[in-house]
Amino acid sequence: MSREEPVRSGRKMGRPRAGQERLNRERILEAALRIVDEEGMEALSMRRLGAELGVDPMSVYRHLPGKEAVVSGLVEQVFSEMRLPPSGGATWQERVRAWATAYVELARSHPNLVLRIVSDAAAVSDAMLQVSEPLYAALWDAGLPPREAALAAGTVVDFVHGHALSEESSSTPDDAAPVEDSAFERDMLARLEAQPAESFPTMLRVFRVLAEDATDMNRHPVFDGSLDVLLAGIEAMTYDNAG
Amino acid sequence: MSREEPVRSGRKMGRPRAGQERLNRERILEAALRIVDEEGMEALSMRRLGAELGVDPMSVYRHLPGKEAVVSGLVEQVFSEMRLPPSGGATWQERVRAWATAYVELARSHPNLVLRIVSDAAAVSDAMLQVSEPLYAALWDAGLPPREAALAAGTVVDFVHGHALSEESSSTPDDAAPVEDSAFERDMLARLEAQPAESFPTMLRVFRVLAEDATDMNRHPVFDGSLDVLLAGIEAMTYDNAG
DNA sequence: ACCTGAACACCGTTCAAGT
DNA sequence: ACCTGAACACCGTTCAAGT
Repeated sequence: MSREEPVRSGRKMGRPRAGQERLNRERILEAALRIVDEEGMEALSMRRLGAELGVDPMSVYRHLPGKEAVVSGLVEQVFSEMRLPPSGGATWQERVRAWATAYVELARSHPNLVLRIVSDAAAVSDAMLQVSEPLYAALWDAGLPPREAALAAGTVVDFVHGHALSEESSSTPDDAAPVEDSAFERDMLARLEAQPAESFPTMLRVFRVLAEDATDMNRHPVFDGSLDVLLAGIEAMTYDNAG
Repeated sequence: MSREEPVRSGRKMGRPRAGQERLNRERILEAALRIVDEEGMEALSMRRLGAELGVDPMSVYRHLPGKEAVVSGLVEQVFSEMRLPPSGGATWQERVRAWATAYVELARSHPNLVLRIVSDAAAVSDAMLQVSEPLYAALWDAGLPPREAALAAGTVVDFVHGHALSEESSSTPDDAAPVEDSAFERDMLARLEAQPAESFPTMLRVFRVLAEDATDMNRHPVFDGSLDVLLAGIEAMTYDNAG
């Protein structure tokens, strides 16, 4: 986390003045992330941030030019947390899957930041670029030429963004009992049945089955299932290219 | 647009009091959408909205309970604009493609609202539900069983959301000359070359080729290309199911 | 030179006071 | 009964005034 800052435990290099550490970018982002993770994006204000740090709200401007910079810094920091498992001996499919999974889990671990993560990443932030190489490498090793590799990578990234968004906005706000199996499906069915009869015949058919079927389909398997679809589609591209 | 309201031109049923139409939900949302489309989400405030309508800001609360309701109303209204081409005689693939295209174009026509569209839709707004039946119908006709149809639909929706987001945040803010071909690719290349040498060997290889290649690859074809990937993946599911 | 905090120009929303 | 607008409790940020 810290690089060459005074270490909290070791307190060498003179005791921190007035009994508390000096303000710096890292400490600010740490406090901001704590606020956002625990209380949500709308709780983050420069004034609240100052209070959290025990300093004048304006002091933050010494280290970051404004609120927007604080939030971008947060996104950047969260991206730097993304860790891929070692890819030794894995197939390109396994590597694409591992990448997408690591990315969606990064989003899951900061649900209140998801909206900003997917927006900033879509604007091709440097943070996103830092993290993308293993995805491109896997697709390259699949034998895809440059244009197809970029297309496949974009497809995977777009899907993960959309999926992270859908998980976030359908998640229980951290209180309440863990969501039951097929709660989503039963909610959809209820909504559908509240509509004028037979406006949505297919969806009704689909969700009637899914709401009954109480297999342990929580939301992770649907992410994996979608990745199956994407990987099959990408595989089809490799045949096109070989044949 | 209006259903049984006093028509602006015909001015039957008594002239509007004080020379202007009475306030209603529809007129409020109309004004709000104008503000958002022309000046962006951050320009929308209850006070600004009141000014746009020539009424006291508080009058809006008579018709909508708060700002959040105004924005949801906006999303709802935009969804109701989605129009699919008639699907007569089309294959299921063509119908899925037509659905995804109509959806992304809806997002394109309100770029400043995209973030809210994809968030609200991900929360399964009623508006989204209204619009989804043709997608499910196409996938059902592809021969997919309920679970697979729902999975495929979710994959398509998540991808479209992510893609709409990526188009929005990389779009020119409406001023400036139309973006040149491969501007994105050349921007990526510049970013990559600014990084420490060979940190990103694969991306460098990929974007060196794409930045050179000045074919007319604007951004629409990449959406179509991604849909090819998705459709190929979904097709693979139908074989699994048949075989 | 550095930092602070008062002040500015906004917010969304409540609610008492007016008609 | 209906509507208004003053007021409340916030914002992000500027900048003059202090040390």
